[in-house]
Amino acid sequence: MKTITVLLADDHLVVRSGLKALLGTQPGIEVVAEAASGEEALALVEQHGPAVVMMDLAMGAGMDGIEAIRQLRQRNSGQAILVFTTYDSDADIVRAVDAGAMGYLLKDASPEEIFAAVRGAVHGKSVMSAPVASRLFQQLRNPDAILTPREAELLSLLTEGLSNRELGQRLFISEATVKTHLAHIYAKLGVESRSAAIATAIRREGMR
Amino acid sequence: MKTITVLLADDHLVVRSGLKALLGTQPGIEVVAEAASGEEALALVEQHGPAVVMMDLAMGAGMDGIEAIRQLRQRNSGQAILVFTTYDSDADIVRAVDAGAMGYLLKDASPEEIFAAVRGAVHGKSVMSAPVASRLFQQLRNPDAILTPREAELLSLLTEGLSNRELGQRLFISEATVKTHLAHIYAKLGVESRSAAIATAIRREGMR
DNA sequence: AGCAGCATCAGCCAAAAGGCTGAGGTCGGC
DNA sequence: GCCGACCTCAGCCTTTTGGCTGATGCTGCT
Repeated sequence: MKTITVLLADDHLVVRSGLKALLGTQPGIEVVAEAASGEEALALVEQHGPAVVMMDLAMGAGMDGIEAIRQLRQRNSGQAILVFTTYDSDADIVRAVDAGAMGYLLKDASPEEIFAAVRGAVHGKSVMSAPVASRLFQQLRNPDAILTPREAELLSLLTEGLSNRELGQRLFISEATVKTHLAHIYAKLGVESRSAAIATAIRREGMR
Repeated sequence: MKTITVLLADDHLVVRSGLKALLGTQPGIEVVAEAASGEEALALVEQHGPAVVMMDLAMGAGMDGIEAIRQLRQRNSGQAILVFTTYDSDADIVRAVDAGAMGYLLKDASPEEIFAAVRGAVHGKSVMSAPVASRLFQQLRNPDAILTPREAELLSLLTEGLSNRELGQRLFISEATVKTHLAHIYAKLGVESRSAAIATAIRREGMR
């Protein structure tokens, strides 16, 4: 069996260190590089061409994990990308899968889950933590409430306290379009105001 | 020099694993136990009597880190307690120090910071990450930014997504008064909109 | 008594947000 | 080729928020 090469991307040193220690106990899996930011991850993937990339979504300043995933996919160099993050936000899950993630693990996953995910990923199998899977399942049952990728992106920025104008500038769309998306988001979340949307997004979606 | 015994309390396996790997490289420091919850931490401290406890604040269900720190202090078995967490929430810092924490490290701290904190802790030195220290400093310099009880109450309700009218009804005051309080809150938080206030309240003050 | 901080309210105006209708463009599936 | 989902935008109107100024009453401290 060929050794599976892995690249870790996480801004927390302890997390990289822990993941490396865990994966190091497994024969057939080898961590070949570590990145502390999205930019670094892109560069190191280029350099090492790992089979699997484990990526955090929130990585301090600069490029976030979603964007890094998207860019990796565009270059199409064949890595399987696993999201490895703390929160199981609906919106993040949608966006990550949309961007091209193969799996979605939470940081409190057991070693077995992690190993299985890495091994599965190289064979094209997508693995996700139980809470993540149950969220997706929940969503499939009432499809009307599923946010589109764009809406999820907006909601995510919304929880940072941006105004419509700022949202538009950030996403390169007009304020009118922002308002349209917001109206859809409110309807799907079952709220009638921006504030309530932020509140439920954070509580129900685990965003922050 | 005596070996420093350390107990790790964090609900994320990768974090414990990473911390253990990092500390393991240091002569004179030994991780003697790991706990995944506050309750477990209390039991294991009893059993192992470590010199230093490194404690996460958010530990899933059950007892949180603050409460665990408080109980450890009450038993007064002489451990130095270091907080090791992801967020530098003002409220958390104050509460942790109040509960009896010796230091406050963020998870993106460098290995050197971590080692120094552990070594310093046993000698009664309190070490905190730079962002944490600067936050405390900020607060001390700027007492004007402390919310009054009424303002804090409003802010708390604000994070539930209520409108001005609803806030007024809930607190039995007029909408005009609500607006006055909000204006003061915005000024103190350094924001210009309700959304941004909610966002910073949740992120910075740890409300949810 | 006087003063400072807090909580309460009013009125006025400008800016932002929200509700509504309609509409053009792309893309993938049937 | 048609249809549906999605993303994009415009205009119009109402409601909500926010900025400002000023005012009253209470309380605790000096």
